[in-house]
Amino acid sequence: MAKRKAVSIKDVARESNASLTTVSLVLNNRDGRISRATRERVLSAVERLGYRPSRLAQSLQSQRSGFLGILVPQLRHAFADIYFGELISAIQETAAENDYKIILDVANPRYLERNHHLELFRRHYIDGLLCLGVTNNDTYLDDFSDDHPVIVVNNRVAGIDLDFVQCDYAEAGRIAATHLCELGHKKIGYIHGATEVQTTADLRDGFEDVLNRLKLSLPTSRTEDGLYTEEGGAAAAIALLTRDPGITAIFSGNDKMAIGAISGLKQIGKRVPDDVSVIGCDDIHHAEFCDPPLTTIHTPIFEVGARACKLLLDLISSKAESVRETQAVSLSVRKSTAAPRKGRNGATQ
Amino acid sequence: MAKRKAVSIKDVARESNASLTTVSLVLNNRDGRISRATRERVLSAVERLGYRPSRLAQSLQSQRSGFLGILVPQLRHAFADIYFGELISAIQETAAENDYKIILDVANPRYLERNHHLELFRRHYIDGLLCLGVTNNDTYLDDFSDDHPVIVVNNRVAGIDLDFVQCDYAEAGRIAATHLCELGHKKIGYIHGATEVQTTADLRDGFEDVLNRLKLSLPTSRTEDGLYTEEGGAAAAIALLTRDPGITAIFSGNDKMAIGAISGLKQIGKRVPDDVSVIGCDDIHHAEFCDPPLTTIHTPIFEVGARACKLLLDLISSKAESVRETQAVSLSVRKSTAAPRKGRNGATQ
DNA sequence: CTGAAAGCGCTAACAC
DNA sequence: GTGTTAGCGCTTTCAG
Repeated sequence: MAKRKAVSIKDVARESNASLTTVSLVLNNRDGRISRATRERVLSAVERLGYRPSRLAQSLQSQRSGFLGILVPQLRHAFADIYFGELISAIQETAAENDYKIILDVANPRYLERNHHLELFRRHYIDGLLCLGVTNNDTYLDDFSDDHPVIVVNNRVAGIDLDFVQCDYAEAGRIAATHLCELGHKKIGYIHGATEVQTTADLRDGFEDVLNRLKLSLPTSRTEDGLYTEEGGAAAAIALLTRDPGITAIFSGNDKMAIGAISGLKQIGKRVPDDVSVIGCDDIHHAEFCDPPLTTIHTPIFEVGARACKLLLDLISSKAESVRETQAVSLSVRKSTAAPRKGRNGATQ
Repeated sequence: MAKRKAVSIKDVARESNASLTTVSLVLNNRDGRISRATRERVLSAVERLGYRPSRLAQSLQSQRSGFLGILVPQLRHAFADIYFGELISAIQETAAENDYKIILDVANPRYLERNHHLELFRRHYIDGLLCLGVTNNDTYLDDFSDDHPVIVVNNRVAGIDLDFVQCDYAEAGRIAATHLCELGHKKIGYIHGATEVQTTADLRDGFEDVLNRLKLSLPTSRTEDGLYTEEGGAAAAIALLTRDPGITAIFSGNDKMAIGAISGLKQIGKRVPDDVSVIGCDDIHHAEFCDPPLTTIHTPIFEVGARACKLLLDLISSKAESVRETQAVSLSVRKSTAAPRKGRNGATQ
């Protein structure tokens, strides 16, 4: 670990018999006025010394850190989640293309209590922030008022005026309902995720909207919380069919719960889709590989992440003033949905 | 976006009628010599102004960035991977506990070509680096020679002398082989991941070791590359059983491929574990929820990540000189392995 | 065409 | 007890 002392711009200046200014000018291509000879001399010294300007000093000077923050909620191993992972990948990629780097923070209670989310800006850690997995309970978001570049990714927060980029979850709900209804299902169950998430509300609204229009209802007895997890989805599906064995289809608020639901249904001897159809939402990579492959609503998560990052950069460079975008979703039909079997109790409302 | 101007230590000094030094002293608790009254005055000014020291300036001064880097290889959406996600979660958590923040970088070809991995240190972005998903082809790691705090996480690199923390994959291979042999399997297939990964070699060595000792062999005809993906695992399993229908068990180098293998086996009409047993390696969260629940080798990934981060911090603060650790693994029996059915061709070598 | 000097916000010797 | 000053490494006026 024999850390050789870092070489600074001073060393380059000395080595090339030029002044600090000249070196800086050359390195920043502000060298319209620098003679070719001097330029060469400086560049060769830079090369020889392996000099690279300190980003710390540059940032102090420019008052821009060159970092973007990603704030995720505290979950079981926050980053071991495909949904967040996909968003983070998209954000990282977009940031890197624009010479920004990404900082990762987890908003646990202690973190928020100590106002670490505010320190992110106050202490000049970052130039902009992307908030993932936000819920309507996250009142701390209010602290970002309107004087910091912050974008809520794939969500909105009711009552807080923040920029966002999201998928059209109301439409996702409508598509799911339409698909199941067109197959002929009448008694449809619904497994939702955290109700304090705004897009969860959107999804349900869209879903119920179609059901209502077709004179089918969504009684609370056909509704269960799946906690956005596989375990939760399994438990919810079992609860649903235990309470109302006539249910022939289930719409799950995300794919994880849908996969759990399929597993739960199997446990109680129900076949998918023969006895019960299951449709998810998200279209995670794994959806294609479950048994049966999951019919789901494709949400362009990666694109949303990339777009959110791009727009945040625009916000930072004042190329944009305000950002509110909603991206289209689509149906991805696989094998977990089918028409209900005739003559079964499920076919009669 | 009416960004009110940032308040600096100068403002606090003015507001509290004290000097910069005094303010700094108070804030850093080096205030043994400061009078109680002054102290109060400073603190109240800090409070009133909402002052927080700039990390940029502090870092420039202290020559420590307070950041740790995580370098991951370029994969399809690098962070949408449970394995990396788990490591990153562990690292982030440990870093946060020690007042460090995490920077995320993806080592794509362009990145490496431009020596961005070296800039990480040269330009003072980070104080230490954790490399994930490393292979023996990653010669750029050599650039970190021995003058930077770098730890390879859950791997080693053949021929490059770098610190590492890893699971005992040789033992994992031995445990898997022993489990299958004890169940009575004779013809065992093996699906491996990228062979340029050192731990893959370890795993195979351990696996073959046991097989050889029991006078069972692992001919290349019973070996397939599963590319560390589900799709690859499915294809590999199908290839394996097509070539040698006598195979009654498969060991997969990771859970993802094992899950793919199960899906592939189903496609060709094989039941798991009735016709073919499948054992994975990793024990990812999802392993419990596939159908059938996956028997696998539990590797303490989270612990490895946390430990690697802790040791990196020790390296940085010179509390440690060199780091080489190997963590124990264990068998997690679920439902995807069973004794081979009697009288089947698989039972005779 | 080039360089001296100020300043970004902070810490720490060193006075007083 | 408290303040002055230099300096961390860089960019950028402003002179020359």
